[in-house]
Amino acid sequence: MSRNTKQKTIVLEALHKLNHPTALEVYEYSKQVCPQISLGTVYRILGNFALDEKILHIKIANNPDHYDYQTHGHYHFSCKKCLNVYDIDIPYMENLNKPHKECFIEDHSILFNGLCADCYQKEGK
Amino acid sequence: MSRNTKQKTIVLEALHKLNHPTALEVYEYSKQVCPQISLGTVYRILGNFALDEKILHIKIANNPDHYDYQTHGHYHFSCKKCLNVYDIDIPYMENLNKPHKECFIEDHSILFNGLCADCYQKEGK
DNA sequence: ACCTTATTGATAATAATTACTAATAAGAAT
DNA sequence: ATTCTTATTAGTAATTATTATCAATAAGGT
Repeated sequence: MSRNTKQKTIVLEALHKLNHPTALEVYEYSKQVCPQISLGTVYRILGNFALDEKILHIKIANNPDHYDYQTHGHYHFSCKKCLNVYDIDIPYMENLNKPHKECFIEDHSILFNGLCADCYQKEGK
Repeated sequence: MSRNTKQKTIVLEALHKLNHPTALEVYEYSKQVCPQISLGTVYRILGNFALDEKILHIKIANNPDHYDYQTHGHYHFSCKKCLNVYDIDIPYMENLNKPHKECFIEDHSILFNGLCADCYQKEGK
């Protein structure tokens, strides 16, 4: 059976404290509390949590993978400048998951692209 | 100015002949016509075409990047078993791109997940 | 045919992630 | 509490996907 370790606890804490962090960001955060933690451990824990659907694994073009402690249906926005990921509050469209032609749809994800407010401002324009 | 090469031609042909291929699939196809072509060349050509928005670069979780010669707004389905990518004919929702709170949305992509008909059948259930 | 330089092939380098393995430590059994 | 079993970890090596480097090649204008 699964065991509770301080590594798992701190990784979960990182996901709550940070905003859709990457594995590396989780690692940096975790090291502050648990200096001996290794990046491989972070990847393994994140991978297992995602398998168990305890967390969400977000994959984005030109951006390392991000993770989210929120697993319920919601969509994301990714800033093409700073590469941060944010929740976007557009209601989940359950109806999009209805069976479709040849495909047996189980789920869908929507990723919005553009500039976040900060980067838009810095961009000058 | 840009030059026409047989490598560019064959890569574009691969995109039309194959169904949302990966860079490696484009490479395998291209080698049959142009045996000396290198994988780096394929990546470079695909990358440049994508930059020029001549083709679409599709990134999917647990799946190498795929490419599409169709660039107009449409959505994709990815089979979690065979990892193939298909167009899905749900109309593009232009209205989702309207400005949203703090984010300056330029575009969005929807990726549907599930099993394709073939894999669903093989799965037995 | 010549010249300029965009493009290529080959290879090395990098980034992100996964696999391996001996050592460690949860937590159940004694 | 101590022992025992084995899930988990740290550290490292390996792998996968992709990008960068650079001398050699070849478009295509002159």
